Amino acid sequence: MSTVTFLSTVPLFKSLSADDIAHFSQLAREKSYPRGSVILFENDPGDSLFVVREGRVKVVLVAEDGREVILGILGVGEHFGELALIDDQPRSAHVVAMEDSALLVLRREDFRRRVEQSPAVAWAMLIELSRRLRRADEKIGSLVLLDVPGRIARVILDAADDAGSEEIVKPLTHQTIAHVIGASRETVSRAMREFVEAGWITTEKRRIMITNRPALERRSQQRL
Amino acid sequence: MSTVTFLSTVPLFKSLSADDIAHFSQLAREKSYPRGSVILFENDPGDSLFVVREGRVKVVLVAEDGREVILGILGVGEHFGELALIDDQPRSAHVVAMEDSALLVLRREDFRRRVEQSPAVAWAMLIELSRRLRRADEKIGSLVLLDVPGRIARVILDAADDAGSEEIVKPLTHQTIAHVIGASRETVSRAMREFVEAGWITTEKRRIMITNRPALERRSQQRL
DNA sequence: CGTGCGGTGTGACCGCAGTCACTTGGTGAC
DNA sequence: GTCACCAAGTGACTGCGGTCACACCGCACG
Repeated sequence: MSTVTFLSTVPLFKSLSADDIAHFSQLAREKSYPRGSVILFENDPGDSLFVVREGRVKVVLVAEDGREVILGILGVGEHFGELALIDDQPRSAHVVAMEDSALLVLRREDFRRRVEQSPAVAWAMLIELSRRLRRADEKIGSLVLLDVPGRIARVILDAADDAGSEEIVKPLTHQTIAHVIGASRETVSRAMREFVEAGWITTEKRRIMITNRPALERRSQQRL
Repeated sequence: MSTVTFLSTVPLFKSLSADDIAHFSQLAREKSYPRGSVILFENDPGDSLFVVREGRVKVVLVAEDGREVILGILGVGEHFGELALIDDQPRSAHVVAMEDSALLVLRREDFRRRVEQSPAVAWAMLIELSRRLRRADEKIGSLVLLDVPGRIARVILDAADDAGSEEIVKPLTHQTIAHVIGASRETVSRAMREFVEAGWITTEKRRIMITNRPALERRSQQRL
């Protein structure tokens, strides 16, 4: 798969003209990162945008004592690192490869020029940032308004929506879910057992399948 | 103060040309809202952007049982409601007037046309959304990584940065702070007494003054 | 084929912060 | 003045969920 046909499947770029996409792909360089490696550090000055071509990465905040929060998990076709290009501020979080990953790298000036010259690119970017902002606000809401089982229900539903089916293909460990919702691994473990016992989901090998979506939806909307 | 000179002091518009600003001010209509009134409802379809000309508004999520989270408090010169204009999704939260307020209203099509025609406007918008996204992510981090006193310390420091001094002019009730950080009023009350007793802040009439910034900063970075 | 290691299941304990129930204090309306 | 009303202070009780400490299991790898 060449860079240009790959890019045309990426949401940010999908709506753009063949011309726009060709421009980007000329400027992109590919780099690979082994599982566990840090792609970028919080507070570093940033000067590039990344598109995930293969693998999965997590965006994380880490406290002094080592506890971490996962702000997002990005799969193939998703991108990160735009913020620093837009507002010239340092990177707001670490990004770590969850699997061996290959990323396309675009440098600041190339990206900027493109955004300034093409309203379609700027507009696509605005839409993408809006989507993230909505998600972030939703997450704040669920951290404050829902208990742990409620947050888990919501994560499962979100993941299913992403996947576009009732089955979540990408493996999620309890530890990862715990970091996403701000809870401990043990609590996630216990809560998910309850879901399984209640017949709301089934799990095998880290793959979750939803068997009672309405129940999960109810659970993700109220604190009991 | 005419609309055009007002707009030129608004961050979103500040960096724009006199021409751009004049265009916007022609399109804006002013509306006023009494304290407590709901300016827009979550899930409504949205077709306008608002700029606060006078007063203060809060952006809130509300649970079925009435508990609420404040996602943001916007004062004079700040704006809200752009998301729905950009991505055509319904409004993501309620917005309520905290004081009697006057707002400038811009309609979707006018705003869109302007963004599409002027790269400078689009760029200003991108910078603004980036700023919000960083704030939202920070907030997620503090909800998960900090205890209640830590979150309060952070809110106080943020408010002081906003005000540009060690004194926070805008009155903040304990209840409001509680909604911002996702805690109960009582807990906020107790924690703030501790801060006062420790000599980190002083308060009079809902106005907070920082007397020991380093201590607050330390407290806002680790969970004890 | 053992040996590690990453992921998971479970019990015991305990502490932060939520809830409930009052009291007290300031302020604006009449 | 005094009556509301909203904000704030405080004690008592409770519970969700974090932490610690293990046991268990499957799988990759030498």
